[in-house]
Amino acid sequence: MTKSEIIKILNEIGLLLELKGENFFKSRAYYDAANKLEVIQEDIQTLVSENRLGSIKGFGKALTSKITELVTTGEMEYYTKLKETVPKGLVSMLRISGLGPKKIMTIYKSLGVSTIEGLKEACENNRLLDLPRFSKKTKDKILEGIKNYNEYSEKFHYPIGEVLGSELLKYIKASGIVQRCEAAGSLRRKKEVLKDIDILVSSDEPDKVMDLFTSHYYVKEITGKGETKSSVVLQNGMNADIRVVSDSQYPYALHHFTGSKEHNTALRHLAKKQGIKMNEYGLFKDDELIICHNEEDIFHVFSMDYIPPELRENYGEIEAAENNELPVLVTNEDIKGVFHTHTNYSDGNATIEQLIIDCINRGYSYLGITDHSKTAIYAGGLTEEDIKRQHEEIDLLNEKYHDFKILKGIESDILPDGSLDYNERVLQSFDFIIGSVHSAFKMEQNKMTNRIIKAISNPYMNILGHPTGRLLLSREGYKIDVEQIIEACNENSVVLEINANPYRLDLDWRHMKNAKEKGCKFVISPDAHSIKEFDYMRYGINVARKGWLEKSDVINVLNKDEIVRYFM
DNA sequence: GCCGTTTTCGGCCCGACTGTTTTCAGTCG
Repeated sequence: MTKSEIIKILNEIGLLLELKGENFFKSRAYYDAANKLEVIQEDIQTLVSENRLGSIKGFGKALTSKITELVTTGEMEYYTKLKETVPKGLVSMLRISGLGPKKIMTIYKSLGVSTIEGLKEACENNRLLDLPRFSKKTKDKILEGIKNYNEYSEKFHYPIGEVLGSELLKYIKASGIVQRCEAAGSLRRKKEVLKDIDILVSSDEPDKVMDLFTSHYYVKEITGKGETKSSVVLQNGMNADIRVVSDSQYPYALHHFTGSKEHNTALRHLAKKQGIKMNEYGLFKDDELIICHNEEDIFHVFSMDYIPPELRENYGEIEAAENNELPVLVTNEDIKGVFHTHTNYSDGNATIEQLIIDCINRGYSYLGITDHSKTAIYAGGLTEEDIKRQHEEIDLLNEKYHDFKILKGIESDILPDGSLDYNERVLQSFDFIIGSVHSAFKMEQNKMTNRIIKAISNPYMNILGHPTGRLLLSREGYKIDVEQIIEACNENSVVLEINANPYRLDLDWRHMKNAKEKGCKFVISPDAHSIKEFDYMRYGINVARKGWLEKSDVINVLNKDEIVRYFM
């Protein structure tokens, strides 16, 4: 049983308990445990076998014994029995906007409806109207919720939120009726996928802001409109929320709406221990406001360093901020060059020289060329002959652009048996090699892990490309033991790629802190197939920051001479 | 279900909006 399976079960128990109308705090104990497990980097099997789970805060007697049972036997009697008492469809109904556990249970108990299809049928035949507190409006709202669930239950890649968010901000700022205005929520925290866009505004005319926001031409539907808060669905199905506060409340509100929920809960808990009440309107000691002019001031009230939004995931940032141990996060400006770029030798659309010129314009001082290797026929992988030709061209270009360095690389397929794609003589001819899996994705976990570890231990391999192969919102990563891969990379001095393509963002930031603590190095790479895709770099920086990475953890902050020495 | 430097019981973060009802429950973030 893997950690992620355990996390899933704990979360599901939380949902089931909510549906059953149990004490909400009991549900929350399960959610909290699931969240904690996600943060804990240590192997869950080890924690259980060494009886250390119970010493972690949030894991009391009951949870410890239940998780132990799950880890050792693969089953949990409590969960199995609990599942039997709640029809499966009710859990998925929770994902319909406007429906919570109470309403779902009322519908189920009175009408026996236990699927979304059944619910739709019941609404259409007006069978809900006899229930207490269910009117025509409630029914219409549920139908709307079902429609939205079917159409828009998905999340969105970060760049979509980035574009829509900045347009909305520009529009609101241009009105002249707001003082401060910025994106909050997961957009500000630079999450790799977003559910919605949160916008915070300070203004003396909240009613006008509400009208302004809800009348933007992006808005397809207004789902809520109050005095200081409105919610809309945009044309592409993404939700957007706006909140207005007075300018003096803005810093507190900005922190509040930036979240994450887990970070806020943890900080409020800490505040409460110090006798401070914390909400979106302020920090209060004995009902007296503690004046803060910006977010920095808020953290200073708690004798903490400022926590950048990217880190606010309750992954240990609060403790680190208390102990002056927060990382100095890597920035865009730190990056001195890029690797993992494809040219028109394989499936890229630019020439090597076009890439060079663009890199120089962006202020980079080196470029690693890595076209696909010969097995990747679908992507025009390079034959030995192509490689020779490309290397000759690179030699000439290195002479022409003598202040710039072009490194000869290849993105070699990691073949199903774990070997790289050329013989040793050819492998030797490169300055560096990225190894990536592009085929036979469906291997069983052990086999896949061993395949990749074998490649990592190949002395010619320098970088592990998109380590898990995931495509955000469309394809799960291949089944691998990430911990073992990280271990192998560390032992063999193989650099972990942070693939900055916003559809990948792979390695996942949740693994970075652990890998960094183990001693691993990272490279942030655009995986560019065109000049335009060098723009991807900033998404890679975003997640590197979320993964607590500092300049010293990343190799493409090195200057031209240092990077040449690095691969020697 | 968890937790405790006032606590082993009684809390557990907090407020806006909606809809239904006329004082509040449910949902959401």
